[in-house]
Amino acid sequence: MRADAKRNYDKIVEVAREMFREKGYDASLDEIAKRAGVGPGTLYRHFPTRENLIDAVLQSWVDRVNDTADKALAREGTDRDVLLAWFEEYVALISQHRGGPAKITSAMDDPASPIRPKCQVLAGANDRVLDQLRGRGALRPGVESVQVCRLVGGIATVADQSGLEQSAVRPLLEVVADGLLHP
Amino acid sequence: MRADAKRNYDKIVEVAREMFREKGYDASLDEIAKRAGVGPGTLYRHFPTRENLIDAVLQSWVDRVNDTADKALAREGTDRDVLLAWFEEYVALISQHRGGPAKITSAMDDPASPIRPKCQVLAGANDRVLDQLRGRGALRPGVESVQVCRLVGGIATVADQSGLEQSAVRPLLEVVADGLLHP
DNA sequence: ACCTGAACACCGTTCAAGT
DNA sequence: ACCTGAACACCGTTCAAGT
Repeated sequence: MRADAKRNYDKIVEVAREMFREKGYDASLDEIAKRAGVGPGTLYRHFPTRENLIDAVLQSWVDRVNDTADKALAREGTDRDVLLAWFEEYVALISQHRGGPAKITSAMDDPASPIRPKCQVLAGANDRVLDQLRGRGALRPGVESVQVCRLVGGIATVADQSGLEQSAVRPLLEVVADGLLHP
Repeated sequence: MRADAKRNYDKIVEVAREMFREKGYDASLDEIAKRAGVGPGTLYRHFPTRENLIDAVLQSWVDRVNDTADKALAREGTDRDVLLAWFEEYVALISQHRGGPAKITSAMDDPASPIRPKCQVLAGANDRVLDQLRGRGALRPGVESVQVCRLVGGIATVADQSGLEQSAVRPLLEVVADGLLHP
């Protein structure tokens, strides 16, 4: 990659990260190009779709996902506490930007989505946490990891779109946790 | 209302219902006006926002909501069966059009949404079903109706956005039901 | 090889001109 | 009183012309 191309690429990603934080994942690509000081054509060759740009912005995110799961695996407490703490972190991870919960949750199932590999990292992290609980006999039989991603992702999506406080999200996560753990 | 105004109004609603069925709730308003044979200005005076148009399309929907709840209240079976059957009908009611689950679920909490009154009818219907189960001592303490709307609405939203089959939705509803019913 | 920016198609919205 | 349709602002996307 030529030096000026790399400079443009990096600047676009930097500006996109800011804009997504301010306006959510549906921020105007035109304005991102403008603020990055490049023509719209430059943005489009580097990132043919919006999802390609999101993918670049999520570069360091996968590390944070794995770190968070590691901490969850080392946590002390009842099975319910461990599961709920992980759920809250799961919600936080995908709710970083407005529109994130919906985008990330639906990309998990979409083979055509450029961000799917990164979403699968989150699904894998969720898998590891559930497996530990399964090993302790804490989970009901038949609980699949992908279902948990959809349940918690659904709650995060509603919270995101309704602007719910974290205190309103917690009881929803508790219902799901109680439905997953052995009675 | 003048005769030609009423004729235009009705035609727009009729075409909108078709378009929403085909393309979902984010169908082009421009094309709706075009197919209805009116200028864009005419559509905008009758329906200043997209939600006003959706509200008109949902006119007969509230009756169907109440009928569905009545049937759920009269159903035989275990508490779990009754609750799950209602959940499946709840999902079907809000998933009629693409984008419906997200729109209806978030409008419940939004005092500024024109469709809020109609969404409240659904919330009220859900209330009645839950109250019956509460009367039988089936529900855990502290379960609020609005939380159930958010949980089931969240599942429907994910299913809508990921194009999930009904057979993939069922186990998610079961987790929520198990989390709500007495262990 | 890469960038620019004009040009295009589409969308929602407004409003002056008509009947 | 109501309708029309041109006009505008904004968006994503393409591509011929430049360096």
